[in-house]
Amino acid sequence: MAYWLVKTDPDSYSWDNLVKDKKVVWDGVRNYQARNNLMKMLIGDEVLVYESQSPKIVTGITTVTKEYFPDPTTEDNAWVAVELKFKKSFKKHVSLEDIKSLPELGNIALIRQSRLSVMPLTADEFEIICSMGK
DNA sequence: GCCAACGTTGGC
DNA sequence: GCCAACGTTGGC
Repeated sequence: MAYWLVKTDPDSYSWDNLVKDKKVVWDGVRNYQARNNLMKMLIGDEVLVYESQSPKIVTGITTVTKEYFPDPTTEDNAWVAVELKFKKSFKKHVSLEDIKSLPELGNIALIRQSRLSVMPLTADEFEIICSMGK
């Protein structure tokens, strides 16, 4: 079981949308590094969702329900999508500030590589963020 | 709204 | 194949 974090721009697709939809095809990724991460996701992996803009927060947890397939939003088969299912909303959203304040999380790509939209987390990093979010 | 960081494109 | 120019992302 692996752990991931994906970023979304709430103007285009927000956590609230996902809570209503229950499932979403995570498409539109146009960055090779991010795509390579999508391709490594396996069914059952847990994926945190982060909203950029303001406020910048991790909102909850999803699980992978479909492994990668061609991105339906483009004919270019270089790009792939996965399907994610709602699992849980955090009682307390975890802000970027909270994450930055913890030395244990100083290495995650969210901080080191702010433009990457799909990134791996270690089990420890995942657990720390979940324990802050409850 | 600005700008730094980064990825991509295209001329050489 | 290098690198300058450009576009985009995302934090502030």
